[in-house]
Amino acid sequence: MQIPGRVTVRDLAQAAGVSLATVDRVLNGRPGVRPATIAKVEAAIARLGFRRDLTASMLARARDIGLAVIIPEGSNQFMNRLAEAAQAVGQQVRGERLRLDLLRIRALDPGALAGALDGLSPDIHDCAAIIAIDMAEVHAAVERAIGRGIRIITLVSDLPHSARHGFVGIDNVAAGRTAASLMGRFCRMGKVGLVAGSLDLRDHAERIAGFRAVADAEYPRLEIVGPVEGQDAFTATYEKTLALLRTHPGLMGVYNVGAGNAGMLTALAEMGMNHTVAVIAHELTGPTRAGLASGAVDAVIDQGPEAEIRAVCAMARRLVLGADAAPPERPLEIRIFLRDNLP
Amino acid sequence: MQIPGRVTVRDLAQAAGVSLATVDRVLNGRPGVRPATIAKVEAAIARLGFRRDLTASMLARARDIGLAVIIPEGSNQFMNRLAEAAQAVGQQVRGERLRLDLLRIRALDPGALAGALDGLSPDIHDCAAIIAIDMAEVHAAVERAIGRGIRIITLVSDLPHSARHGFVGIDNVAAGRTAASLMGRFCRMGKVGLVAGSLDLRDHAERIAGFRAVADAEYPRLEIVGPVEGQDAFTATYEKTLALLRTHPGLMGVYNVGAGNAGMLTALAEMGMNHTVAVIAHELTGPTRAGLASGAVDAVIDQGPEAEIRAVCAMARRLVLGADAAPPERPLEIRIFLRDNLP
DNA sequence: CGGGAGATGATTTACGTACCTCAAAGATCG
DNA sequence: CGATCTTTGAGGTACGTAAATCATCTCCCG
Repeated sequence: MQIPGRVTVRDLAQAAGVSLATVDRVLNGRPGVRPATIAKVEAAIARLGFRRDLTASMLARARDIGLAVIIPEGSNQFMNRLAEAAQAVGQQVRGERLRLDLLRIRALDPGALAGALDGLSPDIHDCAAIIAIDMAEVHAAVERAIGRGIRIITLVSDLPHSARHGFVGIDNVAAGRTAASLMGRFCRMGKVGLVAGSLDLRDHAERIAGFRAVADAEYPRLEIVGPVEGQDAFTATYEKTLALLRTHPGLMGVYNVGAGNAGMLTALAEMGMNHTVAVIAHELTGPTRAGLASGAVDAVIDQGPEAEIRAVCAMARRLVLGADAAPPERPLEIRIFLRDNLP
Repeated sequence: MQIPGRVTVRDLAQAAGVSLATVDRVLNGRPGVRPATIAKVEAAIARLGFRRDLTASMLARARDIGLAVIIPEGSNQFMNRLAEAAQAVGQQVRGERLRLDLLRIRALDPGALAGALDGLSPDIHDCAAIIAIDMAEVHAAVERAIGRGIRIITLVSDLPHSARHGFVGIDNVAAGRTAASLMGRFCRMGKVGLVAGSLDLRDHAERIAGFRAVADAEYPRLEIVGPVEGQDAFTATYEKTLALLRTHPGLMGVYNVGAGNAGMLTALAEMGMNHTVAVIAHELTGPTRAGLASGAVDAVIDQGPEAEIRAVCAMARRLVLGADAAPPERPLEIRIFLRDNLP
């Protein structure tokens, strides 16, 4: 428990041959330091292996880090779960100088998202996490927010060709591949139906692409039918799934890449197929959890909302506090749940 | 980013009608406070919703939290991976006032473990994490360490009837059940062989019990043979697996609950069965990862060494700093990996 | 009623960084 | 060469808690 050879800003100043004030200016990117002096300080940082003490750093900040998490509201179970996770994690990180404000907006409405972003002030929020919709209106709002000095993190759904500071989410192609590997072993041959929310959603399209790639290459005896699109809504998903099941009577498996699991499961139950068809779904929510327990769902691929929110918090902290606080950000894990390993 | 209505120890003192010193005594469990006064302070804590500011708390501590992680050394891939994770996490948490010292001892040697525990001084280590061996010698050493004021956390393998302060690890019965669910779907019928390190190891025995329970109840067309015990060593596992395969020529699946995956896979390859037999193994290590990639392994159940070490760190912090720093400790997740969702 | 122990108060320092002010030194330019 | 601007130094306060010291107060006991 001895104090280790902790390198402080004082040591840094001495080693670099400059004053504390100058070290502080360099460390916090304040203006008024000659490039040559900056280099001296940075050399000393490297030489001494100086690492900013986050504990003290947080304490000294008069203000908390403000993080706005913008999540669509509505009946989408996953989004609700994500919002709950945000609430819960927000509680846990308060006291760590991070304030998480949850904002809920109209779903599937780029105008609402853009409006929410425009309403953010850098005085209140240092950082915002958004579930991106890939449209010009949103792009523009993101640029404006960044211009105001707000860091933007995309969550779940990315905005690749923007200046967003980071993305938190899973590799959806890999998720689709994983689903195919499971499906290929659950039903060796026959027709497998695909259900999606919308092919316009990047994550849904990517999952289907991944599924197709593996199924075609490794399980040629599977015949893929669909996808049908249910807009992540109960009724539409229910009806589309029902139509799919009626069109293809001998269906062996169903893979729903979207959020309308309750609709899909209701359709299956109505056809009396809910225990004979192999079902793979996304996101551990009420319906999928119940489905796993009852045997109506065989496997659930989950992206772990809580882990996602935590990753967002960590990223926000490191974006605001500076890169030296960076734990190397790794992609989020794709989690597979069966009945027996439910958390 | 405004400063929220943060409740400080000063507010507490005022609200409770006592001095700062008394609040400090109560908060840090120091002696010399009448029960009635303690109650007053605690009432004020509850009333104001006071939460100790961890940031400031850590900063004010002159000393870091010292955590010793004791891991057996040898050829056991999982233990090596756990040790690597400890190193890595140790790097990441330095700067958060937590010093993680990794100690490696002779494997499967209760004397070595007891000796390591006895060698710990509370001046150096506030807390120790051990992979328990359920023997009297270890029990006694744990009691002695606790007597000296060192908090003990069991890791991976628990010591249920001891005064250890906490356990970090997965539910091994559930892991076995999960393996059975997968195996039952991978091979509908036929013989499935079990391979273990030793049935004397609590986690191995629990996995087998879980596997048996689900297989018997839900997949009666599977016939379980084994288990054979390979002592988690290459040669013994190789030989035992080979014998198992020769004794039961039509084997459809193999579930290895232990660490000797390289030996098992070598035996399978030698018999030319490495792509026809469904293989489920534990822990994502070199051999199992390669096996997933090549198709020799179908699924890996992993307990996530890094998550385990992180959980140990979190538990150590909360044990040392006091329960008010407690994030509700949840059981570790049982992770399932296929080829396509490898991290 | 005085002694002593226990309980409590008052006050101070320290932790390492952020951030502010003011002064001084140096550079630049007309 | 003086005026102006930029760069740097010096020093301080603040953040909220830990931990220590020393003084004071209360109360029980002999």
